Amino acid sequence: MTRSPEPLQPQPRHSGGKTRRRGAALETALIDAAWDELQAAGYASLTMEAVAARAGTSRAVLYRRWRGRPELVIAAMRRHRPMLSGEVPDTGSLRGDVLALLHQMSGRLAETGPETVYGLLGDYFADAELFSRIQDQVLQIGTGVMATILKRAADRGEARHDISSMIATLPTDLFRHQIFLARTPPSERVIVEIVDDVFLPLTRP
Amino acid sequence: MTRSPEPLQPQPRHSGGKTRRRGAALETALIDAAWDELQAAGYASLTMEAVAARAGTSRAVLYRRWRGRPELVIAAMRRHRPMLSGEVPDTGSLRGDVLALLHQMSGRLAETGPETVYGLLGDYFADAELFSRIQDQVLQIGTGVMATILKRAADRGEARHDISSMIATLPTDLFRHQIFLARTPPSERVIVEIVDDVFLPLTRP
DNA sequence: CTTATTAAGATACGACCGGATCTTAATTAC
DNA sequence: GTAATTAAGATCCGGTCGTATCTTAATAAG
Repeated sequence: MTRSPEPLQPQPRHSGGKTRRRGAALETALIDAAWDELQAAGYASLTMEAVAARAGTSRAVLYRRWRGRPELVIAAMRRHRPMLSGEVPDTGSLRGDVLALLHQMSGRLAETGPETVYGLLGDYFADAELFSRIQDQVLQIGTGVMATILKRAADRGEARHDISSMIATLPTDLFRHQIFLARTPPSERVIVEIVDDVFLPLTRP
Repeated sequence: MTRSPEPLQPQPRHSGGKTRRRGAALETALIDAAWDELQAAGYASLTMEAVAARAGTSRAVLYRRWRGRPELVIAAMRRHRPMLSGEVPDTGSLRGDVLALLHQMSGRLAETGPETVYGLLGDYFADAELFSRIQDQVLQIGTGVMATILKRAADRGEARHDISSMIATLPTDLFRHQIFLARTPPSERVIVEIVDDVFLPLTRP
């Protein structure tokens, strides 16, 4: 006891007096704190400091697990949102499938909260290292699903078989571009226009 | 002299001993310092502190003129780059014009330096207020030029007259989307693909 | 059970932010 | 020329960042 002669130490911040959480229990608490802080403050105002305080610990503990705010928030979102992405629309028509896909993306954005999405985008653009680590993930979002949809459409005779990947990803790319540039999900009118006036004419046999 | 009993005051940072720059002269010095710092450190490492130090003044002087880093850097770029945007390509064919336009954009990006562009993008995404202040500017980049190009093409009989604005901005939008997502200017192959496989088929009479 | 290892949590560091205050040059008004 | 106004530049503030260090619980190893 060379450092603290004061009898009243500065109140250990975590609830249980002198318990010290570890491993999964601690990690869950941290992620929950991040999630709560995200709801309470929003992405822009979310600080590592605030999350640590909410979890009753210090920043160092956060930095031992995540590189920074964006990774922490993404971890929180992964935990608190099932991320039910898997479902490929199958409405029976190419037009219906693509529209459904875009609506799906629209819903996803709305759920996540645009403010969080743009905040994350900001952090990702600012850091090349960070960006490259999710580049593939985001870039491929359209590809797989559209391949399936187009395959089925081609088998039904609705589309050619030799659709280039650029055309295949047109709907999702244009959708994303709208989000980037307008900072708001595309309106229903724009979605329909993407599909009817741009995409479908380029895919017909 | 109640505050500094030390005889050696901390070396007034601006060169001329006790001259105090003002107005345009000062502003030029600040902008030059920002530009130099941008070249020396790059956007990501450019701090207001460093620019102020380089200009031999303090941050407060910078904040009196610009809201923050992005506006300061943009001011520096405006000063040090003629921004010769005006020229609308006129090659005699729709295909040539659009290709020229995309190459122009490609060159612009290269000149500015991708690192700076992505850094700016990061700051803009992070701040809704900031974003909305340049939204129109960036959003409209394609529109005007493409309108002119398409008008001429339609008069030559190369394109329909009733091209929707979404199709009109397809090339620039897809180009931008590539930049956003790949964090690198589109290859020549991609540019040609945008024009030949996507844009031109949608514009023919 | 005792000892060694791990890592939680506290604390301190230097950097930068954005703003505020204060003194004092530089400028303008009279 | 003198006085009033403006704003440059220095300094300080509280906040956050990311890192490093230290103590000491919690766990694992023997």
